[in-house]
Amino acid sequence: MPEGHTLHRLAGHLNDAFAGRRVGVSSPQGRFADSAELLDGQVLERAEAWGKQLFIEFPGERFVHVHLGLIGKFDVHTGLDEVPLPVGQVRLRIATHDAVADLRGAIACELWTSAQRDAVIAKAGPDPIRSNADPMRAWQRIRRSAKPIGVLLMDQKVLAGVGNVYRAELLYRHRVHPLRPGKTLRIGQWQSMWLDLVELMAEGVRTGRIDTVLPEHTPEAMGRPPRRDDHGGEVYVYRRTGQPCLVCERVIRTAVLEGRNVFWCSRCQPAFRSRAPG
DNA sequence: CTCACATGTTAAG
DNA sequence: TTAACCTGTGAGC
Repeated sequence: MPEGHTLHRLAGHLNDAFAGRRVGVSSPQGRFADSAELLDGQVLERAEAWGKQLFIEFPGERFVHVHLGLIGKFDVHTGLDEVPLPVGQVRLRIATHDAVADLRGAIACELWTSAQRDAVIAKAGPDPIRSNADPMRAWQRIRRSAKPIGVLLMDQKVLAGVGNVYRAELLYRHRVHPLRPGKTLRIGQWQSMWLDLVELMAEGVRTGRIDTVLPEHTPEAMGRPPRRDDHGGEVYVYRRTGQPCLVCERVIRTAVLEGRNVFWCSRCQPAFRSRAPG
């Protein structure tokens, strides 16, 4: 589930359910028990996402830092007649009389000070979902780097919140090969990629899915059966290895880049060349 | 049933 | 560069 849009959406759900309210905090599974005890019965001030990091603020500048990792889930339920008993390994539970949020499988769930939070935010790149984000901070790193743009886009110090799906889809939409060195990009190209990311990720927050396919390229428009990925959205290349490109019919390719699968169309994204985004 | 794999990150070798 | 971690799902036997 978790690229940046998921975390921002989650922060919104947590705020709707709990912001400004006194909450019960517990750790049925036990790994967060000591911290939960300190927070139990306090007012949850607000939740905020920064890239893939989630912070839940409590009085006294204390922050629950959550990172979902690859498989974490944070399920929020509101409008309940009764709060159900926890099911499975619930690391953190936040609850009122009519709402509950259960955290499972996260890679991180810790009680942090504001200094710890600030330090992580200071190290992070600009987050396309945050209104004051500065794309030139990312550009300063991209323009100097010999690393592939496909690696740079996933580096949270370059950009905060972009994951494997947005990476693959953004590169496709801008006809950029994932192995192309960052320093070979032009600034105008980066600016249009950033604007696109801002729109795509904002839509992801609204809908809870990653949709990147233009209306004229949907399988329906192309006379193919609709096909959705696991995340529930319509995509050009992510996890479409061996299937035809929605635009040019060439088979989608895949490779492992720094331990992560990357996907591209070798006709639409020719190696080390690029054209203006379509 | 077992196994591989996943929208991620960190630590060990 | 590889393994480990946390959990769920889907493919294959």
